[in-house]
Amino acid sequence: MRGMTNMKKGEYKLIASDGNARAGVLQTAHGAIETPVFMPVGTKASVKSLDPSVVKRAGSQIILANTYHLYLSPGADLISKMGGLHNFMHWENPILTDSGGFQVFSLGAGKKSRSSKSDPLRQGYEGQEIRNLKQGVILANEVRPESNKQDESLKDSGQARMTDYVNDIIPEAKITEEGVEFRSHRDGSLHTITPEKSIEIQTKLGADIIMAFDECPPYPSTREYYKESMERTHRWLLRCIAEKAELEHLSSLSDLRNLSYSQNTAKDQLLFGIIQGGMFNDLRQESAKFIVKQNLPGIAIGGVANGGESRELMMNQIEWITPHLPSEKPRYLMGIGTPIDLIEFISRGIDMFDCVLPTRLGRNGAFWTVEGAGGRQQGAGSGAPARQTGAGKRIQIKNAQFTEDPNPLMQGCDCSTCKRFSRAYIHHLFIEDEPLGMQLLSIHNIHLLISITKVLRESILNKNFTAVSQNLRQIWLS
RNA sequence: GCUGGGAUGGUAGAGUGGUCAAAUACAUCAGACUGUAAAUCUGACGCCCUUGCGGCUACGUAGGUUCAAAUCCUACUCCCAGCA
Repeated sequence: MRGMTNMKKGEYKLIASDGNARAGVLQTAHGAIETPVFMPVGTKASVKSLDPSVVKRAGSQIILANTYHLYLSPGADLISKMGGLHNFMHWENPILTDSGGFQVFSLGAGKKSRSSKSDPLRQGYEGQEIRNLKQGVILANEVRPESNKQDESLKDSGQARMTDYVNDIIPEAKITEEGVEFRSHRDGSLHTITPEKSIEIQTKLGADIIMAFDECPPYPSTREYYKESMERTHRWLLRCIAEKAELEHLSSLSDLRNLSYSQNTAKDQLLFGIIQGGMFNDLRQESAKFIVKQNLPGIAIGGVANGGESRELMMNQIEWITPHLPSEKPRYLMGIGTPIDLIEFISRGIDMFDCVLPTRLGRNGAFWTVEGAGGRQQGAGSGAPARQTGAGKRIQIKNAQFTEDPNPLMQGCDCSTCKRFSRAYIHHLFIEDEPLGMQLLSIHNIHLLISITKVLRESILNKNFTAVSQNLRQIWLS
């Protein structure tokens, strides 16, 4: 891969397209990526439960890691000292780091669905006041154990309820123009991440693709909030770009470090901007135009699946945006998806995807397959509706119906799990909490998404994308 | 054989007169999960009924006391510990 020397780093080559679907190659410091591509998520420098070599064998060309988590632990300096992320985790292929912007949402503002008008986010935000209140409550709780002999009843009364209440409404993160102030989910310590800081951390981590620091508003939010947030994200992007230029300049000045071959410096990294704008057409278009104007090596679309969005809404958002995107830049839809998502969005011109689902579902006992839940014994149990549609679906391997199912997870799948193990065996592993079960399902799920991208890529090259994608769509649309 | 302790829902184990169909955990059966605070979370879990401050059957067995018993009394069965 590294051999594609005819391409410059950061160059994206659109090789073929069929309808809106595109097949291309993106050159990074650690080799080329063939798109469309699915990128497994390895937040803390590990695709959970999987040895990198296994991730590679499942077909992964590139994986993700997260700035926020690695900044908190073990720290960007340490990873840099260890030779950068690639060396640290022994993944010699491309890596993309997310900026930590999403955590503002997932750990803070978007923690609860925000529908009530007591939502601080929607009303100008009195975060500090609430935080003080919260600290007071926490303090009270901490003191209690020593003196709890005297009044047990206190626990069930007002105080506990107050804690719940405050936990419920307080955003853990406070967003300002400067950046985001938040509490570590690990130890509660206070931190601030700014666009500059995010880029600095990502440079130390040394991924091949780094992401702009953005804000990802919860869904649904008001138009006003989406707009405000989007505009702030745009301003943050300019600061990210400036910071990156600064770091590139610095790194080119200093030959001080004897960087190992695979350790990236600032100028090796490709910065992607992120389109926001939420569920509003005009905002999405406005954001798209703004991001495109920055002429970055790649364009990402964020905030598409933050809550209960219907697939239709997600598709709408993409359709609003893509007409504004240049064909010569890779397009990355952040946080998506499922098999049907990949099919639909590749059809709509997306090149890159990442999603925690294949690994999270895998760890939690679910897998994707094109087969009905059939097995041998149909509907053995009580009412098992046996919702068989023939279409692809997500299935729980722990379900009793798989106890004696000798079949692979998915007939004809050539992942290392399906080639060797039965549903009955994996069912057993899950029932007995054997970690191998999580690994086997994660491998299958990752492999499945990747193989969908490969099949579609192939069909784009062969100009029969419509037929192939339509076929897949029928299989996976449930 | 004697003495003492004990028998509770699939399992372990709370509960010692009413608010107990019975805490809790595990097991079981399902569901959820989309830029990972997730090997997590949620629900069901005696039987019946769509529901419910619903009906029925339940705390070793059989009787009894009481308005009311898993909880008190009697006998029996079995288990455990110590002593013979």
